[in-house]
Amino acid sequence: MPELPEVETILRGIVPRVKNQCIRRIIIRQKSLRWVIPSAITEEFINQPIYDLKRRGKYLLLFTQKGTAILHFGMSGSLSLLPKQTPPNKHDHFDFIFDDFCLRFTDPRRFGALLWTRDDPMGHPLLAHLGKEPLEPGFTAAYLYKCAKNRKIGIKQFIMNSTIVVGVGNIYAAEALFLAKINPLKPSQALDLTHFEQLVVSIKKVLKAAIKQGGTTLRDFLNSAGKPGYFKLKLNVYGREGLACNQCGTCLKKIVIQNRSTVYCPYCQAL
DNA sequence: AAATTCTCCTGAAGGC
DNA sequence: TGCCTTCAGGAGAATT
Repeated sequence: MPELPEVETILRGIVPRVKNQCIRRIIIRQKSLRWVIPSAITEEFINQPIYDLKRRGKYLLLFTQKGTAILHFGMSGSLSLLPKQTPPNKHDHFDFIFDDFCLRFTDPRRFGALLWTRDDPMGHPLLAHLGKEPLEPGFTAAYLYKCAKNRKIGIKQFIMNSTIVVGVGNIYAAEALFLAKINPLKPSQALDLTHFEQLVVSIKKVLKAAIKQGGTTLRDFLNSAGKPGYFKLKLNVYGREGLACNQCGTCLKKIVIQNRSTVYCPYCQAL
Protein backbone atom coordinates (compact mmCIF):
# COMPACT_ATOMS: atom_id res chain seq x y z
CA MET A 1 0.00 0.00 0.00
CA PRO A 2 1.36 3.39 -0.89
CA GLU A 3 2.79 5.06 2.16
CA LEU A 4 4.95 8.15 2.17
CA PRO A 5 8.01 6.48 0.59
CA GLU A 6 5.93 5.08 -2.24
CA VAL A 7 4.31 8.43 -2.92
CA GLU A 8 7.73 10.06 -2.88
CA THR A 9 8.96 7.48 -5.38
CA ILE A 10 5.96 8.00 -7.63
CA LEU A 11 6.64 11.74 -7.49
CA ARG A 12 10.30 11.35 -8.44
CA GLY A 13 9.31 8.92 -11.14
CA ILE A 14 6.86 11.20 -12.91
CA VAL A 15 8.55 14.60 -12.43
CA PRO A 16 10.97 14.19 -15.37
CA ARG A 17 8.12 13.37 -17.71
CA VAL A 18 5.38 15.61 -16.39
CA LYS A 19 7.02 18.84 -15.27
CA ASN A 20 6.24 21.73 -17.62
CA GLN A 21 4.12 19.46 -19.80
CA CYS A 22 0.42 19.90 -20.52
CA ILE A 23 -2.37 17.43 -20.17
CA ARG A 24 -4.32 17.41 -23.43
CA ARG A 25 -7.21 15.24 -22.37
CA ILE A 26 -8.54 13.52 -19.25
CA ILE A 27 -10.43 10.27 -19.54
CA ILE A 28 -12.51 9.37 -16.51
CA ARG A 29 -13.94 5.86 -16.47
CA GLN A 30 -14.95 5.71 -12.82
CA LYS A 31 -15.61 9.04 -11.14
CA SER A 32 -16.69 7.77 -7.76
CA LEU A 33 -13.50 7.18 -5.89
CA ARG A 34 -13.25 8.18 -2.27
CA TRP A 35 -14.92 11.38 -3.41
CA VAL A 36 -16.49 12.04 -6.77
CA ILE A 37 -13.93 13.49 -9.15
CA PRO A 38 -14.94 17.15 -9.63
CA SER A 39 -16.15 17.73 -13.15
CA ALA A 40 -14.35 21.09 -13.41
CA ILE A 41 -11.03 19.29 -13.63
CA THR A 42 -11.69 17.97 -17.13
CA GLU A 43 -11.72 21.53 -18.46
CA GLU A 44 -9.53 23.55 -16.16
CA PHE A 45 -6.63 21.13 -15.88
CA ILE A 46 -6.31 20.84 -19.65
CA ASN A 47 -3.63 22.64 -21.69
CA GLN A 48 -2.07 24.20 -18.60
CA PRO A 49 1.64 23.63 -18.05
CA ILE A 50 2.16 21.67 -14.84
CA TYR A 51 4.80 24.01 -13.51
CA ASP A 52 5.50 22.08 -10.33
CA LEU A 53 4.80 18.80 -8.55
CA LYS A 54 5.01 18.23 -4.81
CA ARG A 55 4.24 15.72 -2.13
CA ARG A 56 2.54 16.68 1.14
CA GLY A 57 2.10 13.72 3.43
CA LYS A 58 0.70 11.04 1.15
CA TYR A 59 -0.90 13.58 -1.14
CA LEU A 60 0.56 14.35 -4.54
CA LEU A 61 0.04 17.87 -5.89
CA LEU A 62 0.19 18.91 -9.55
CA PHE A 63 0.31 22.69 -9.90
CA THR A 64 -0.97 24.78 -12.81
CA GLN A 65 -1.82 28.47 -13.08
CA LYS A 66 -5.53 27.69 -13.06
CA GLY A 67 -5.50 25.34 -10.11
CA THR A 68 -3.96 22.33 -8.47
CA ALA A 69 -4.81 18.65 -8.80
CA ILE A 70 -4.66 16.72 -5.54
CA LEU A 71 -4.11 12.97 -5.76
CA HIS A 72 -4.28 10.39 -3.03
CA PHE A 73 -3.60 6.70 -3.47
CA GLY A 74 -5.63 5.30 -0.61
CA MET A 75 -4.58 1.75 -0.02
CA SER A 76 -4.36 0.26 -3.43
CA GLY A 77 -3.87 3.20 -5.81
CA SER A 78 -1.01 3.50 -8.28
CA LEU A 79 0.11 5.51 -11.30
CA SER A 80 1.54 4.12 -14.51
CA LEU A 81 3.40 5.84 -17.32
CA LEU A 82 2.13 4.20 -20.46
CA PRO A 83 2.17 4.64 -24.23
CA LYS A 84 -0.91 6.44 -25.48
CA GLN A 85 -3.74 4.15 -26.58
CA THR A 86 -2.84 1.45 -24.08
CA PRO A 87 -6.09 -0.47 -23.49
CA PRO A 88 -7.42 -0.01 -19.96
CA ASN A 89 -7.95 -2.77 -17.45
CA LYS A 90 -10.67 -3.24 -14.90
CA HIS A 91 -9.59 -0.78 -12.22
CA ASP A 92 -8.01 1.89 -14.40
CA HIS A 93 -10.19 4.78 -13.28
CA PHE A 94 -8.72 7.76 -15.08
CA ASP A 95 -6.01 8.74 -17.58
CA PHE A 96 -4.11 11.98 -18.02
CA ILE A 97 -3.24 12.12 -21.70
CA PHE A 98 -0.09 14.11 -22.47
CA ASP A 99 1.43 14.76 -25.89
CA ASP A 100 3.61 11.67 -25.82
CA PHE A 101 2.30 9.38 -23.12
CA CYS A 102 -0.50 8.49 -20.77
CA LEU A 103 -0.41 8.74 -17.00
CA ARG A 104 -2.93 6.23 -15.69
CA PHE A 105 -4.46 5.88 -12.23
CA THR A 106 -5.37 2.40 -11.07
CA ASP A 107 -7.07 1.61 -7.76
CA PRO A 108 -8.94 -1.65 -7.10
CA ARG A 109 -10.30 -0.58 -3.73
CA ARG A 110 -11.15 2.97 -4.72
CA PHE A 111 -9.97 4.56 -1.48
CA GLY A 112 -7.92 6.96 -3.55
CA ALA A 113 -8.94 10.42 -4.70
CA LEU A 114 -8.54 13.02 -7.42
CA LEU A 115 -9.54 16.53 -6.43
CA TRP A 116 -9.15 19.97 -7.93
CA THR A 117 -8.73 23.30 -6.22
CA ARG A 118 -8.36 26.80 -7.62
CA ASP A 119 -6.94 28.06 -4.33
CA ASP A 120 -3.71 27.45 -2.49
CA PRO A 121 -3.81 23.67 -1.99
CA MET A 122 -2.07 23.94 1.36
CA GLY A 123 -5.20 25.68 2.61
CA HIS A 124 -7.47 22.93 1.30
CA PRO A 125 -9.47 21.23 4.08
CA LEU A 126 -7.63 17.97 3.46
CA LEU A 127 -4.20 19.54 3.78
CA ALA A 128 -4.68 22.52 6.07
CA HIS A 129 -4.44 20.60 9.32
CA LEU A 130 -1.71 18.16 8.47
CA GLY A 131 1.16 17.82 10.90
CA LYS A 132 4.91 17.92 10.37
CA GLU A 133 6.70 16.29 7.48
CA PRO A 134 8.73 13.51 9.13
CA LEU A 135 11.80 14.04 6.95
CA GLU A 136 11.97 17.77 7.45
CA PRO A 137 13.95 19.51 10.19
CA GLY A 138 10.87 20.64 12.10
CA PHE A 139 10.08 17.05 13.07
CA THR A 140 11.93 16.78 16.36
CA ALA A 141 11.75 14.99 19.68
CA ALA A 142 10.86 18.25 21.38
CA TYR A 143 7.93 18.73 19.00
CA LEU A 144 6.55 15.24 19.66
CA TYR A 145 7.08 15.57 23.37
CA LYS A 146 5.08 18.76 23.42
CA CYS A 147 2.26 17.22 21.35
CA ALA A 148 2.17 14.15 23.60
CA LYS A 149 1.55 16.12 26.74
CA ASN A 150 -1.70 14.94 28.35
CA ARG A 151 -2.23 12.37 25.61
CA LYS A 152 -3.21 8.99 26.97
CA ILE A 153 -3.42 7.36 23.60
CA GLY A 154 -0.94 4.59 22.74
CA ILE A 155 2.20 5.78 21.01
CA LYS A 156 1.45 3.86 17.82
CA GLN A 157 -1.85 5.64 17.34
CA PHE A 158 -0.15 8.88 18.26
CA ILE A 159 2.47 8.68 15.51
CA MET A 160 -0.16 7.54 13.02
CA ASN A 161 -2.20 10.68 13.72
CA SER A 162 -1.67 12.81 10.62
CA THR A 163 -2.39 16.05 12.43
CA ILE A 164 0.80 15.39 14.39
CA VAL A 165 3.08 13.87 11.78
CA VAL A 166 2.15 12.86 8.24
CA GLY A 167 2.98 9.76 6.30
CA VAL A 168 3.59 7.28 9.08
CA GLY A 169 1.27 4.44 8.13
CA ASN A 170 0.70 1.09 9.74
CA ILE A 171 3.80 -0.62 8.37
CA TYR A 172 6.30 2.09 9.15
CA ALA A 173 4.78 2.83 12.55
CA ALA A 174 5.34 -0.77 13.59
CA GLU A 175 8.85 -0.84 12.14
CA ALA A 176 9.88 2.45 13.71
CA LEU A 177 8.61 1.41 17.13
CA PHE A 178 10.61 -1.77 16.88
CA LEU A 179 13.79 0.12 16.04
CA ALA A 180 13.14 2.55 18.89
CA LYS A 181 12.38 -0.34 21.27
CA ILE A 182 9.10 1.21 22.36
CA ASN A 183 5.91 -0.72 23.04
CA PRO A 184 3.11 0.35 20.67
CA LEU A 185 0.66 0.58 23.56
CA LYS A 186 2.82 2.82 25.71
CA PRO A 187 0.76 5.88 26.65
CA SER A 188 2.17 8.82 24.71
CA GLN A 189 2.38 11.08 27.72
CA ALA A 190 4.51 8.53 29.57
CA LEU A 191 7.41 8.79 27.14
CA ASP A 192 10.28 11.09 27.93
CA LEU A 193 12.39 13.22 25.62
CA THR A 194 14.94 10.44 25.21
CA HIS A 195 12.28 8.03 23.98
CA PHE A 196 11.04 10.59 21.49
CA GLU A 197 14.58 11.19 20.29
CA GLN A 198 14.91 7.48 19.53
CA LEU A 199 11.50 7.48 17.91
CA VAL A 200 12.23 10.44 15.65
CA VAL A 201 15.52 8.91 14.57
CA SER A 202 13.80 5.58 13.89
CA ILE A 203 10.95 7.07 11.87
CA LYS A 204 13.38 9.04 9.71
CA LYS A 205 15.58 5.99 9.31
CA VAL A 206 12.78 3.66 8.25
CA LEU A 207 11.28 6.13 5.80
CA LYS A 208 14.64 7.04 4.29
CA ALA A 209 15.55 3.38 3.86
CA ALA A 210 12.27 2.76 2.06
CA ILE A 211 12.75 5.77 -0.22
CA LYS A 212 16.24 4.58 -1.03
CA GLN A 213 14.84 1.17 -1.84
CA GLY A 214 12.23 2.88 -4.01
CA GLY A 215 15.01 4.57 -5.93
CA THR A 216 16.27 1.24 -7.12
CA THR A 217 12.88 0.38 -8.58
CA LEU A 218 12.57 3.83 -10.11
CA ARG A 219 14.67 2.95 -13.12
CA ASP A 220 12.12 0.41 -14.29
CA PHE A 221 9.38 2.95 -13.84
CA LEU A 222 11.16 5.51 -15.98
CA ASN A 223 12.54 3.40 -18.77
CA SER A 224 9.94 0.77 -19.38
CA ALA A 225 6.35 1.78 -19.07
CA GLY A 226 4.65 0.58 -15.94
CA LYS A 227 4.45 1.13 -12.24
CA PRO A 228 7.19 1.14 -9.67
CA GLY A 229 7.22 -2.12 -7.82
CA TYR A 230 6.54 -2.08 -4.14
CA PHE A 231 9.54 -2.13 -1.97
CA LYS A 232 11.14 -5.26 -0.75
CA LEU A 233 12.30 -3.53 2.36
CA LYS A 234 13.54 -5.76 5.09
CA LEU A 235 10.78 -5.77 7.68
CA ASN A 236 11.53 -6.63 11.29
CA VAL A 237 8.00 -6.99 12.60
CA TYR A 238 5.27 -6.13 10.11
CA GLY A 239 3.65 -9.32 8.83
CA ARG A 240 5.98 -11.46 10.93
CA GLU A 241 3.72 -12.45 13.80
CA GLY A 242 4.63 -15.82 15.26
CA LEU A 243 8.14 -15.63 13.82
CA ALA A 244 11.32 -15.08 15.78
CA CYS A 245 12.44 -11.53 16.56
CA ASN A 246 15.51 -10.67 14.46
CA GLN A 247 17.06 -9.13 17.54
CA CYS A 248 16.43 -11.59 20.36
CA GLY A 249 14.59 -14.60 18.94
CA THR A 250 11.44 -14.07 20.99
CA CYS A 251 8.19 -15.01 19.25
CA LEU A 252 6.70 -11.82 17.77
CA LYS A 253 3.26 -10.98 19.03
CA LYS A 254 0.32 -9.55 17.10
CA ILE A 255 -2.30 -7.35 18.67
CA VAL A 256 -5.07 -5.26 17.16
CA ILE A 257 -5.06 -1.53 17.82
CA GLN A 258 -7.95 0.41 16.36
CA ASN A 259 -8.66 -2.37 13.91
CA ARG A 260 -5.06 -2.28 12.71
CA SER A 261 -2.89 -5.29 13.15
CA THR A 262 0.22 -4.45 15.10
CA VAL A 263 3.19 -6.75 15.49
CA TYR A 264 5.92 -6.19 18.06
CA CYS A 265 8.51 -8.01 20.10
CA PRO A 266 7.31 -8.52 23.70
CA TYR A 267 10.92 -8.65 24.86
CA CYS A 268 12.62 -5.86 22.90
CA GLN A 269 9.55 -3.65 23.20
CA ALA A 270 8.49 -4.40 26.76
CA LEU A 271 6.22 -1.77 28.29
C1' DA B 1 -10.38 18.73 23.04
C1' DA B 2 -9.40 14.05 22.79
C1' DA B 3 -10.56 9.42 21.95
C1' DT B 4 -13.21 5.97 19.72
C1' DT B 5 -16.04 3.95 16.21
C1' DC B 6 -17.80 3.74 11.66
C1' DT B 7 -17.30 3.87 6.76
C1' DC B 8 -15.86 3.61 1.97
C1' DC B 9 -14.20 -0.92 -1.43
C1' DT B 10 -12.60 -5.30 -3.43
C1' DG B 11 -9.00 -8.87 -3.77
C1' DA B 12 -6.84 -12.44 -1.19
C1' DA B 13 -7.05 -16.10 1.84
C1' DG B 14 -9.26 -19.46 4.64
C1' DG B 15 -13.15 -22.64 5.87
C1' DC B 16 -16.35 -26.08 4.65
C1' DT C 1 -14.63 -26.60 -7.67
C1' DG C 2 -17.06 -23.10 -5.61
C1' DC C 3 -19.46 -20.40 -2.47
C1' DC C 4 -19.32 -17.91 1.86
C1' DT C 5 -16.88 -15.37 5.48
C1' DT C 6 -13.20 -12.72 7.18
C1' DC C 7 -9.54 -9.62 6.80
C1' DA C 8 -6.62 -5.83 5.21
C1' DG C 9 -6.22 -0.91 5.55
C1' DG C 10 -5.80 5.42 4.89
C1' DA C 11 -8.09 8.66 6.83
C1' DG C 12 -12.24 11.61 7.02
C1' DA C 13 -16.73 11.75 9.37
C1' DA C 14 -19.59 10.81 13.01
C1' DT C 15 -20.13 9.77 17.72
C1' DT C 16 -18.96 9.44 22.54
